[in-house]
This record gives sequence, structure tokens and C-alpha cells, in this order.
Amino acid sequence: MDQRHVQALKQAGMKATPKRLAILDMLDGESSFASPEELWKRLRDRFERLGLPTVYRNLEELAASGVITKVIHPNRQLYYFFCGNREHHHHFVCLNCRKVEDIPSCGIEALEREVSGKTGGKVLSHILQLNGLCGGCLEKGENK
Amino acid sequence: MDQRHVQALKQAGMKATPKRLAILDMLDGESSFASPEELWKRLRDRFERLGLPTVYRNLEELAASGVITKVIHPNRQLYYFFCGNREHHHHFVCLNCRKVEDIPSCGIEALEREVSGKTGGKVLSHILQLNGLCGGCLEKGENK
DNA sequence: ATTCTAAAACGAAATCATTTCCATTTAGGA
DNA sequence: TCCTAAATGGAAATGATTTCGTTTTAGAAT
Repeated sequence: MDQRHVQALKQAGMKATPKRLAILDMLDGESSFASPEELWKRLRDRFERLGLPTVYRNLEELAASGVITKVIHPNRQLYYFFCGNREHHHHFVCLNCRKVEDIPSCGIEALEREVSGKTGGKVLSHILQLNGLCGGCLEKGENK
Repeated sequence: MDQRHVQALKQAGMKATPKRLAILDMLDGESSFASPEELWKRLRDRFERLGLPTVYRNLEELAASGVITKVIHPNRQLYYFFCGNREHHHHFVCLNCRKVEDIPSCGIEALEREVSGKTGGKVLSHILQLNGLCGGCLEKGENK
């Protein structure tokens, strides 16, 4: 039982249930970037009973309280991952192994200036995600 | 019948059917940014019979051949819009009136350098969308 | 103008990710 | 140990999107 995760849940005002911790462990470990169904399939063996709605619910709650991060993939499915970085940043996702790297700067300030100069508008939110192949997968030639 | 649109369809190797043209007209006019269902509802009156699957199919085909552009909204629904700009660029979408502005630069080159320097990885694609309020809506105080 | 054929459209039904509902179980403070 | 709000199960609902087999149509060829 990873105390860091218990701690994170406490801070978020959520009970540290075994299933929640298992989900966090999964996201903080091997399955760093996964869809609700993928996580469910991988966790089913560990629990006699584990409903898919529970996984959805927990992922959504964890994302809402900022413990994990949610992204919308181009295929329109939801994916979640654990990310301890509390600063504003974005992510580079390896299309092969799904490893996620933080991208601290996003140059959004320049774009905001461009928008306000061009249309007088105001940027309230933005979506930025980089997809590609990480160094490891490039070396191995794994271009799945 | 807008000849520009007929032309665009021809170039894409698609037949210029009345329904397709109506969809394009809609996207190039009043409903510049709309979901499949919204377009369907607005076009139903003009045609005795118009199936929702037809709207979906056409939007997908038009997007595939680059005549229109598809984006995933934060609410996870699909939206499409007409965009004549053939250069690489991104979009600023007004959350109130849904007007779409092109953002020619996206600063992706700097981020690509960052990724390759940090992890040795390679960026293959990226998603960037700015959401906010356009100048007009800001003035009118329409912060729906 | 008529014929012909591949492309387009129909609409009902299927699909499939996600959510809801409500009865049951459980974490963790009292 | 008890208690209560929070968490979970599982079946069923939801709702966007797609599939299927059939019918219609655009537009090239005659």
C-alpha cells in the first residue's frame, strides 16, 4: 500500500479504498496511460468483484480532484494517467508504449496575445497534446 | 448552388449531391461550427427525407478529404467546420457564438525540440485547440 | 435525352463507451 | 465496536455513432 497514494486520496477528501489504491498504483506504475476498460481488465483478477462503473467513477473523481489527469485521445476515447506535476503543463504521449512525458512550457501566452490582437477575444482554456514515439521506442524500431 | 463547394467536392472526388452541398453551405454560413445532430436538425426541413447517418457519413468523408475540419470539443462531442485554409494551423473557438478563428502559428517547433532534447522522442502529431470568448461576445457580455 | 453503374442515401437496428439507479457493502471517525 | 456517509455492484439505461441490406440518384457514357 503506497503511502503516497493514501496521502493523495486523503488530501482530496476521498476514502482510501483498496480499489482506488489499485487504480492509482496501476496508473503510477506499468499502465501509466490507460482507458477505463483497460484498467478494469487488468484489475479484475485482483478483486473477486470489480464493476466497470466503479472504475469509471473512480477515474472521474480522481481526475476531478486533480490526483490524476484525463485526456481525450484522437480516437475519442478517454484516457487517464497519473501526474504529480501541479504546475500548468502538457503532455507528450508515446503512441507505442504510451509513456507520458511532461511538457512544462506550451507557448500558450504567445497564442493568447495573437488571439486578443486579431479578434479582441480572450482564451479561457486550451487543449494541447503531443503524440509521437518516445526515445526508447524509436531505438527499438517499434513503430506499431 | 455555390460553385466553390461544387468545385471542392469534385476535387475531393465526391459527387456533388444536394445534401452534401447543403451541409457545406450550412458550415460555410450560419452554422460555422456544429455537431452532426445540430446540422441534421437544421437541415431536416429542407429535405423530405434526411437520415442522421447520412449527415454523419458526409461529415466524416468531407473531413477525411480535407474539405472541412473536425474537432473534439471538451464535452467529447464531435464538431465540424468549414475551413478553406490549407496550411498547417489551429483554431480558436468562441464558446459562446462558436465562431472559429484560424491560428496560423502554434509554436509546435519549439515543443518538438523540447521533446527530442528531453527524451529523444519524435513528435508525430499534435492536438491544439484554444477555447474562449471572441471579441464580439466579450463586448456583449455574453458569457453563457 | 436515355441508359447505366458506382456512389450515395435510407432507416431500422446494432454497437459500444459511458452513466444511472438503487440495493448492498465498507472505510474510518466517534 | 458502532455508525453513517461514502463507495461499490450489477443490471439496465443512455446516447452518440456505425452497420447493414436495400433503394435511389449523380453524372459519365451512349
